Amino acid sequence: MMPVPSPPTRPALRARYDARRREVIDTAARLFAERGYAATSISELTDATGLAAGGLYHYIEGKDDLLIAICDELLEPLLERAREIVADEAPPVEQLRRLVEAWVAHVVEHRHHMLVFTQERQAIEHERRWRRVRSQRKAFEKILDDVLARGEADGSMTFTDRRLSLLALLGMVNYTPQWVRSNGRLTPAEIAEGYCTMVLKAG
Amino acid sequence: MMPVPSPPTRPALRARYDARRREVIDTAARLFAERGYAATSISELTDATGLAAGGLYHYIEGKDDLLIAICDELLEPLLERAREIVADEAPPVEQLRRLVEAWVAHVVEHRHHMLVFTQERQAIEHERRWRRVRSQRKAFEKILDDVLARGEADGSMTFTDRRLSLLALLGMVNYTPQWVRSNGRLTPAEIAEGYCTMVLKAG
DNA sequence: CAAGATACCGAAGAGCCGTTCGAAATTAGA
DNA sequence: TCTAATTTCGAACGGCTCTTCGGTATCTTG
Repeated sequence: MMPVPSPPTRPALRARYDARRREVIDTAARLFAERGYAATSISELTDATGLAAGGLYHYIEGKDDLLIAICDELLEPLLERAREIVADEAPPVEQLRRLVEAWVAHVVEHRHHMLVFTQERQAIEHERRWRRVRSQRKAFEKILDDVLARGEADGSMTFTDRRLSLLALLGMVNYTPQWVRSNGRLTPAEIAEGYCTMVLKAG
Repeated sequence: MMPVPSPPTRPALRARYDARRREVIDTAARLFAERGYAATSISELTDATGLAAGGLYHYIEGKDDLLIAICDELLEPLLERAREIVADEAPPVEQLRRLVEAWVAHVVEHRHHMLVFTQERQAIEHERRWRRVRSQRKAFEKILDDVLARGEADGSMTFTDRRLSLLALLGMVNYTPQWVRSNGRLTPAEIAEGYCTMVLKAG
C-alpha cells in the first residue's frame, strides 16, 4: 500500500504516523460520503481534521490518494475475511450465510467507506489508476459466484438464473449503507439472513 | 418545472427550444454518469453538446439546474406510470409484477439518468433545493410499500420482514444500471420477473 | 541536554472553474 | 424583404481549487 510521502523511519514513530493517517482517511471517508469526493474541498478536510493544509499533506500524497486509501481500507479486510470463510469445509449454503453476514456487517461498520465506493463507482471502473481496487472488487464477487456455483452443482441451491441472483445480492448489500442505522431495528445478522433467504428460496 | 432562462414566447419555436434543452440534459446525463457531476466541467459539456458556453447557458440556469432536470426526467414519468398501475383493480401480486417490470425497463432505458441519481444520492437527501426530487422518490417507494402491504393483508404475499423486502427490492433495481447492457442476455422483463420471484418466494 | 528527525503551519501560486455579457449570426413571420 | 425575436458565440472575470514550500514548533533518542 506504499504509505505516502514521508513515513518516519524510526520504528517508534511509525505506529503513531499510521494511526494519524488512518484518522485522516476515516475523516475523509465521512466527508466524502456526505458531500461527494469532488465536492469536498481540501479546506473542508483541514477543518474536519484540525490539520492545516501543509500538515494534511504530511499524510497523503494528494486528494486522490485519499480515495484509493478509503477503498483499500474497505476492501482489503473484507476480501481477507471472505477467503477465510471459503477456505474451510462447510457446505456451500453455510458458507454463503457466513459470507453475507460478514459482508453486511462490514459494510454497515464501514458505512461511509462504502458510500464513497458506491458514489465513485464510475471512476473506479473506468480509470487506469484504479486497477487494484477494481480487481479486489472482482475477486470478492468471484468468491461469491463460486459459492453459488458449488451450491448449484451439489443440488443444495437452485437458481432460475444464477448470475441474476448474484447481481441481485450485490444490489441488496451494496444498497444497505443507504438506509441502515447503527442500533437500527434490524441487526446486520438479521439483514444478512433475510437477504440469503431471498436468494436461496427463489429457486 | 419552470424551464429556465428565456424560453421563446413564439409557440412555433417553443417545441424546438424544448427539444434542444432535452438534448442538452441527456448529454449532461451521459457525461455526469461517466465522470461524476462535480468532476464534469462546463467546458466538457460545451464540447459534447457542440454549443459554446454562452449558447449552453441559453438552455440552463446553471450547472445544478441540469442535475435537477435529469432527476425530473427520470422520476416524473416513472411516478406517473406507477400511479396508473396501482389505479386499476388488479390483485396486489399482479400490480407488483407490473410495477417492477415498468420500473426495471425505465431504469434500463434511462440508465445514465439513474446512475447520476445514484451517485448524487447524498446531496439529494441532505440539501434543501432537492426537496421535490426527494418527495418524488419517497412517493414512488410508498406506492411500492403499499402494494406489498395490501398483498400481506390479503394473504397473497408473506414476508418475514416487509420493510426489509422492500429495501432489498430497491437495492436490486437501483443497482441494475451498474451492470445491464442493452441487448444483454436478459430482457428487462426477465430481470424484473427474477426480482419479483426473490421478493415473493422468500416468505 | 543537544541535535536531528518529525510534525505542523499558513501564505503564496498557478490553474481551472462556472458564469456573464455585448455583439454577431440566424431565423420566423409580416 | 425587412425587422424583431431568438440563438449562438467567445473573451473576460472573480473566485476557489489543489498543492508547494520555507520556516517553526515539537518530540525522540543518544
